[in-house]
Amino acid sequence: MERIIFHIDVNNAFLSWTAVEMMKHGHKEDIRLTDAVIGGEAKTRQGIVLAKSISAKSKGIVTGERLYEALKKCPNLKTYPPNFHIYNQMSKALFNLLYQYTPDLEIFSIDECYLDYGKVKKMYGDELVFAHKISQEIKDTLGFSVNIGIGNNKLCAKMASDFSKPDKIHTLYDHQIEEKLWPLPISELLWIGKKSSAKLLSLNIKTIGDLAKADSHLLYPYFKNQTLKMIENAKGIDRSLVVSEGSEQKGISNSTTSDRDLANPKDICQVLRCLCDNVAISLRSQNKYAHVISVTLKDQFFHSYSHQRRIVNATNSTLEITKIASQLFAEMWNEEPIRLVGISLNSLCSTVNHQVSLFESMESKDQNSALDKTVDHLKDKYGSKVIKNAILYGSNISKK
DNA sequence: TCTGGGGTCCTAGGACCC
DNA sequence: TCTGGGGTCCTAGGACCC
Repeated sequence: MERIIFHIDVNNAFLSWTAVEMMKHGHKEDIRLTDAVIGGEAKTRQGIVLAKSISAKSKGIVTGERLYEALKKCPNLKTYPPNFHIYNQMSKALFNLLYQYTPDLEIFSIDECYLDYGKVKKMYGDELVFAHKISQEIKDTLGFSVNIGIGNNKLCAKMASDFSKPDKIHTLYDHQIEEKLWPLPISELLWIGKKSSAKLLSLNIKTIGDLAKADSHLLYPYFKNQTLKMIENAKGIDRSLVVSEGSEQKGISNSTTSDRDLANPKDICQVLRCLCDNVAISLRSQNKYAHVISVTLKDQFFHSYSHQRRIVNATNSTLEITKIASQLFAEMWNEEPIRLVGISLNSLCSTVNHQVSLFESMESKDQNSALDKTVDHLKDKYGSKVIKNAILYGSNISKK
């Protein structure tokens, strides 16, 4: 069977979705057609650009840049805050539409997926015809446009969907790699970021074609075990499969950047507790337990450092996670002001084999677990504001 | 002027075991 | 007296993606 993979990517996802939602509620103007970005707070000029309209892009505004910089480039720029609740709904609607045609869908992120067309080609016919059909259907029923890339593997499909935007369908079949892929600058290749492209440029490798033809022995000292994979990617080779079962999540994290320096340990611990509460709820909602708990801080210069601890008995208890996180924080914090606090849970598992230690009582563990369940249930039913840890009472730090 | 948030994977170095 | 070699696990940090 011929391998034909689609990569489907929503154009300016956050901006398009916000536009669709606004117009659904009677807003006359389509913000996709104006100078607009999603991100931050317009009033305080804080935050960064998460998504931009095409017209904003043409004025030099890039994703990730600070809002005040974007406003300097384009004083009339309109900014809208993100709404992840809406984005999740739009995302689900898109994937459900695609699931009607095939279960062989790999969800890559909130606005992207791979589709294994080879498996259903007999049923639906020529892939280009089909791509145009679903692209139109998405536009008609959901109100936003997508780019579709078609290739003989996932890498080529993804590279193709990026060729030109918006609302385009591109192919990058194996026989088109030399012509369409190789002339592109090296930084455009998937998995080649800032650091790697700088290294490659210093080795006089400027295009993807240069990398495809490079000597692996020459590159090995710089890229170690990544070398062969990198060169294969440049040749358009990718053997990875479309994984349709929602593959198991490896970790859960929650972090927050404050708009000012935090130096008071009470403030920081308050944030930490809130983050622990969030990740623990998310962990329990997936019926998982975590073996590793880690805390990340960023100082006022945005330098980050972290501390982690592996525990013998995996846990999903808010109290225990909070206790360990607080210990980690106390161990690592040098009393310098910080700007970001983050917590992540890793080494997840679905069952626990609890070994009772000499110093803990099983009874108090059961009580905690019952408390967590009650809190989860109430928050689920009435929203997250209904119950707060007593420590958080009266604070506005709660994020979710 | 003031910097997002959620992920995955890899590497280096240290501790420890046989 | 003089310093192995392999393996595993853990921690910290970094690169990359969206």
